Amino acid sequence: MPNEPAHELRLTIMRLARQLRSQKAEGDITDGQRSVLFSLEDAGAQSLSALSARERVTPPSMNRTVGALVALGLVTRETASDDARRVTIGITDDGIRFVRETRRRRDEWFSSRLSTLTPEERAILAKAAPILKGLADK
Amino acid sequence: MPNEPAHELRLTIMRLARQLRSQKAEGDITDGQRSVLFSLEDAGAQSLSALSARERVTPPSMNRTVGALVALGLVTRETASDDARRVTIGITDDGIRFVRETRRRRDEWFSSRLSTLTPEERAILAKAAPILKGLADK
DNA sequence: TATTGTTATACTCTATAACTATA
DNA sequence: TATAGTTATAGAGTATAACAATA
Repeated sequence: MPNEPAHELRLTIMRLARQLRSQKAEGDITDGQRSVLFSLEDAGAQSLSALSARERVTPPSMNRTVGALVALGLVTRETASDDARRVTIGITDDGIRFVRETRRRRDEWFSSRLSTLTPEERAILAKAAPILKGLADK
Repeated sequence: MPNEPAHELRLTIMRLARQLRSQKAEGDITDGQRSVLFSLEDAGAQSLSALSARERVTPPSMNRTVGALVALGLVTRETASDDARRVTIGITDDGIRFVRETRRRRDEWFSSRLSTLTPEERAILAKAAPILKGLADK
């Protein structure tokens, strides 16, 4: 692939992602809060320090984010059973519902766009998808 | 395209975009500052209010962002010749260099990833690119 | 009197430093 | 003495409200 198409494809990817990101979830939480919630739903309960490392944020900052999510009832904060210094952050049923609803909305929006394509175009995207995934995994 | 692949493709796009965004430019300015700079390079000099509307930010906020860019020598702020209330924000030569360097780095990073693909895979992406662009333009 | 930009002030998010409790 | 988390405090960035200058 020559360089100019690479440039176009890159811009297109950034633009599509921007549009997808702007499809807000209902409860309107911040980006950081949403990221933590997705992380917890995806990787399970974690200690505060593990979570802050994963999200590349300092522990005090993560503490605040977690506090906000606890206040919203989307996350739990409990002292670990084996080490009383440690705290385990988990996602609540409401949190899980929130994550799934957000995913559903984003998928729905994207699917509705895809549905405007011709079968041939969709077939090309179906072939391109795993290649793009490979790029992201590198 | 069935629904599951749509989900995968969406995630892949968001992930690639995140990786592209994290390819920092040199001078390390904020996201908002970079966005304004790209906008000025792209659409030319603009008034403060036009710029704040375009970036969906309030005038006071844009004023602060512009002030920071002026201090960095990347942008100019001058009173308009026809209306003394108005201010025209323009990009400097250094600003243009900054934008182009950032673009160059991002393209380079993305191209280097593409270069790991087989010619067949690149051909598929070349066909997929305009389709994705069409989706983003909708 | 309406419009353009700026200043004053407050709120949110994140960071570093200091502190508490536990190991 | 080291570690996990929290609290205190400060620095960006953005917002609304009030203000100044110009049309």
